[in-house]
Amino acid sequence: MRDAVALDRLEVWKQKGQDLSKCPVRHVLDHVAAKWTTLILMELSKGPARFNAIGRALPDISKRMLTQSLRDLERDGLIAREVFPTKPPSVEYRLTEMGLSLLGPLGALIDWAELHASPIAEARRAYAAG
Amino acid sequence: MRDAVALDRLEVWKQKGQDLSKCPVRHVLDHVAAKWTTLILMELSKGPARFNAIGRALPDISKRMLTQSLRDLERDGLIAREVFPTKPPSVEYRLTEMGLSLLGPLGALIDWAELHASPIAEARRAYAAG
DNA sequence: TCAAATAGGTCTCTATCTGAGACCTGTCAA
DNA sequence: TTGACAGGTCTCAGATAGAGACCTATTTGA
Repeated sequence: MRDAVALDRLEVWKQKGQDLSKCPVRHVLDHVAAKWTTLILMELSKGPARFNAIGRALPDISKRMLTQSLRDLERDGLIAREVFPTKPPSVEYRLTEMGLSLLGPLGALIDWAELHASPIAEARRAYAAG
Repeated sequence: MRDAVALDRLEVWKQKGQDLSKCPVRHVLDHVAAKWTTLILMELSKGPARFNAIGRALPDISKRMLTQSLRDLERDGLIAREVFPTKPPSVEYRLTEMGLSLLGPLGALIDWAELHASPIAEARRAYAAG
């Protein structure tokens, strides 16, 4: 059922003569899916956090990418950025309503990923073996 | 609930002293996130299809990326590749059980994306406006 | 009093990845 | 014999990601 629905959307879009590369769903997926945004959202699902705290939670993200990913998420309204006039000033990031609403579907995906991690690892071994 | 669960996984993983960058969940997400794999899976959700048919359905994918994405998906056991000895030989790709099982969570994400496409577009406009 | 740390970034450089498109092998139809 | 289709591979230029030095300002510690 759901598959058919997902599918039809692509078809409907195409039949509208739209440029598939500008499909909004694709656009959204592109960066919901982007390498770091999922991890950042997961981290913020615990509660608001500051720049360096997020950085520490995700030790292998560079500051550059952290900044960029946070800006992306902010621009799309998934997280909010607030500056506090402490000295030195601190900046807090938190999920918006919309960001929060993404955790459900994202969680389902993570569940799937965890459930299938070992079959996938196995498939890779088999593939590598020939 | 689910958020706490999703979160804890990251924590648990970290506390095991594992290299976060090798976390299997992350690995799986990485290519759910990959630019084309989601679209290919959606296309194959209709039924098995051949190389060029997939290419036609996704007009702005280059052959190079199509080949590469298909190999990735095959290697991880999400799709299967079968060569038929027609002349010229034809190659059919289809979802495996595991690939099929991913459509559910993926569909949820797509539903979300479609539902929030316009709020996101609005957020972007607002952000751009200053 | 000098050094280091914290906070939140920016800048530059390099390595990797992507996309466009030419090319290849083989068979068939016109 | 020329072109079309099938399913790719190859090369090259341009875009993108990651590492890490650097920046401003304030506070802490030695």
